[in-house]
Amino acid sequence: MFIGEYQHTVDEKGRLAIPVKFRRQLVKGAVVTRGLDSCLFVYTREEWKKLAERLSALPFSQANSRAFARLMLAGAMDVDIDAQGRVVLPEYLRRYAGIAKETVVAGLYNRLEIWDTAAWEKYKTETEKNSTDIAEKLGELGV
Amino acid sequence: MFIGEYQHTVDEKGRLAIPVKFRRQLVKGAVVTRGLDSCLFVYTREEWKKLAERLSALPFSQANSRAFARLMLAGAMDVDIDAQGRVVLPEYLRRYAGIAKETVVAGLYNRLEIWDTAAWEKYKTETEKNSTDIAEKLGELGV
DNA sequence: AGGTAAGTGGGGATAAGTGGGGAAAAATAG
DNA sequence: CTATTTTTCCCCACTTATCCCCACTTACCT
Repeated sequence: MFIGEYQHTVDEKGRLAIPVKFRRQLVKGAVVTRGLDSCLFVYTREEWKKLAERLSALPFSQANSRAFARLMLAGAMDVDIDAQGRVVLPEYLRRYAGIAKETVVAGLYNRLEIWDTAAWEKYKTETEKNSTDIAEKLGELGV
Repeated sequence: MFIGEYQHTVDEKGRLAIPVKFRRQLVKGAVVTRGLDSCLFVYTREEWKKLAERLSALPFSQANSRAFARLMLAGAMDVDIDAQGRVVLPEYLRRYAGIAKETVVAGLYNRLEIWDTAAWEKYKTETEKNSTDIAEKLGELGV
C-alpha cells in the first residue's frame, strides 16, 4: 500500500524517480494514466488490469462509452522501472498534468498520484479552505 | 492488451509504422477497418473473427444495424506487418479517416485506433470538456 | 564524521521510425 | 500473346529517440 508524499524532479528526458518506499511494489511494472484534477494516476499492473477490463467491457456502440474508454485506455501507458528506480513519463501525459520539472509523488493507498508541485500546492490550499464542507460531505458517506 | 497513445506519420506510399509495444501482438497479421468517429479500427485476426461473427449476426431487418455491419465488414482489410514494422493503409481507408500524414495510434485494450492527429486533438478537447460526466463514470467503476 | 543509499544528470550504444530506390508482380494496352 | 506501364513489396540507409550504464551530489543512518 502506498502512503506518503514526496518531492521529486522530472529531468529533460522525462524521467521521474519513484520513491524507494514504492518501488518494491512496482518492480513488475506500472501503468500511468490520466487522473482527475490534472494529475496522473499510477497503478500496479494487477490493479490496472482489473480497471481496464471493466473499461473495455463498455459497449463501443455508445458514443460516451467510446469517449470514456479513449480517454482512460489510450491515455494510459505501460511503464517499467529502470535500474535507477525511474520511469519515463510520455510527453502527452506530462502535458496533460502540466508537469515540467518539480513534481509531487503521493501515495493514495492503492495508487500513486503525480502532480506538478505548483498545482499540488494550489489544490491543497483550496481544499484546506473548504475542509469543513468536505468533512460534512464525508459524514454522509459514513466516515 | 493495447494501451497508450503514439504519434506516427504515414508516408507517401501509405505506410504506417506500428508502435513497437503493439507489434508482437500483431505479427500474425491484423485487420484494419472503418471505425466510429472517423478513425480506423485495427484488430488481431482472432479478435476480428469474433467481432465479425457478432456483426454478421445483427438483425437484417433493421436498417441501421445493416448499415453499421456493412461499414465495418465491407471496409475491412487484411494487412501484414513488413520487416520495418509497418502496415500499408489502403487509400480508401485513409480517405475515410481523413489521414494525410500526421497520425495518432491509440491502444484501446482489444483494438488499436488510427486517427488523423488534428482530428484526435479536436475529439479529445471536446470530450475533456465533459469531464464531470467522466468523473461520475469513474465512480461507478470503482476507481 | 564516515559510509551507504537515494536522487539526479548525462553520454554512448542500440533500436525505432522514416524515407527512398529497385526488383518483382500485377494490371493494362497494343 | 507480348509489351508497356503501374503498383506492390522488399531491401537499404539515414535520423531520431530510447534504453542502459556510469558518475556525481545529496541526504540519511550509524
